[in-house]
Amino acid sequence: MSEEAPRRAGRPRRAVLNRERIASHALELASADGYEALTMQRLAKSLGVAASALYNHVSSKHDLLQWVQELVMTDVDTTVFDTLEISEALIEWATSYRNVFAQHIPLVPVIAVLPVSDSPRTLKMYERVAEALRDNGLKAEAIIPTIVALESFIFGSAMDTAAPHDIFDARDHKDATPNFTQAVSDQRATGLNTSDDSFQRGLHAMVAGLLAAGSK
Amino acid sequence: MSEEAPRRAGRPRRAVLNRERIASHALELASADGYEALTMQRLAKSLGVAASALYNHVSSKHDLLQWVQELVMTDVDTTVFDTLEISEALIEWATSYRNVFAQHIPLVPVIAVLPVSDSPRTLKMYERVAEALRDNGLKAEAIIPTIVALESFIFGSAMDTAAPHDIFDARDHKDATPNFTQAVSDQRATGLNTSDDSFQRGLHAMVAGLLAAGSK
DNA sequence: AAAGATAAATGAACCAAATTCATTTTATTG
DNA sequence: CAATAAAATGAATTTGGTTCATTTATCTTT
Repeated sequence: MSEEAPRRAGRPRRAVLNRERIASHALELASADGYEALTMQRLAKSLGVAASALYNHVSSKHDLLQWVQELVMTDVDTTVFDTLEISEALIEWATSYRNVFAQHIPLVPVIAVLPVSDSPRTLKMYERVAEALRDNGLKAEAIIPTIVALESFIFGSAMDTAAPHDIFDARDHKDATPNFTQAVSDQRATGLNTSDDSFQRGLHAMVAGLLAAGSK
Repeated sequence: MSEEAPRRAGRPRRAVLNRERIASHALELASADGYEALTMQRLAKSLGVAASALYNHVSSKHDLLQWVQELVMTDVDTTVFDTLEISEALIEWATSYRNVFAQHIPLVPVIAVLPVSDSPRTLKMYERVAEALRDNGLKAEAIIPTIVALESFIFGSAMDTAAPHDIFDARDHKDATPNFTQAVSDQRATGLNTSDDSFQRGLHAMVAGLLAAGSK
């Protein structure tokens, strides 16, 4: 309804852009139309502004993606550490974390190398997990490696959800790969989604092992 | 030394390009100068050809990256399954796999969703791992999820090696994150590289747990 | 209260990189 | 031998991120 009175050049009376608005529009765009739709042009259009205006607020697209990841991170459930026993809590937290970023795969390479100081919410999450691990008797030096190992698995598993369902179809090569082919067929027979099945098996294994190995 | 007699337009007497040459030059370029240097232009130049000529052989850059990943995959050591006991073999294989792709991080998102039928060598590797797992009494339906879970961890861990060393420096936020800050300091004190430490802890935990859970 | 600095827009360019297209020459095939 | 396909060139296209000169408004300073 509201017509976009085509703004003329020059600073407007009231600022059109700010970090919150840019970040949330970016997230909305990516969520609705996918990350390939998240271009500076389209984002600018959705904000009713020229693309160059964005650069008064964000220094690069990579920076923008960091803002988006910060928003997305709020969807990860850390309340489980308040109520569940540690291994259950880790499993629920990790599952939530993986499912959230399975919807935001292009952010994974961004987060994976993002300094925590650039992402207060991520930092807060780490603090909660570290606290829970410490409270449950994990050796001090085991806490960070435990978190990093779980996160690596989470990120890898999030990416795995993007694989096509028939990723394991060996086609012509079936003769040369009997064991593999049989294994694929046997997993199929369970009716479980391969990514989900793999994630849950790996997660339970890792959580149990990490807690056992890291305990005082 | 050899001067590039500037080729004139038209099909040359002897073909200049083929898959092998393109792929190996691409790998060489990426290995020597990094993946940001692997552009179609630079690759073409290194092959003594115009960029457009590449498209007579490869349909897209993404396809090219698949060729490169196929080459890189040969560096992953699967001979360990011939000599080592299964859990040791898995650990050595996974470590080799992770270390190889830590040098080729931009390939990780490519492989993670690549159908195995497009990558014979990857398929062959899977066959070897599947065989070893089967021979060691893993339940049929557990074989693929075991491989996928390990691979997800491997890919995530490979990406993690790209993180800056000070990724966990909380800076201003130290007050708000006492447990985390302490944990970072305690891990530092071990003198171990965080990525390596995390990978090895996670790997041992996961291998032990997956083998135990999947055994008949 | 005017001047100068800073902030926040526009629109036109710039740049890099992938990709396509018309054209040329040579090889292969019926 | 003619027709078709293959393999090059070089110019052009496209897409996206980013920069720059300019304009207008606000904020700070004297």
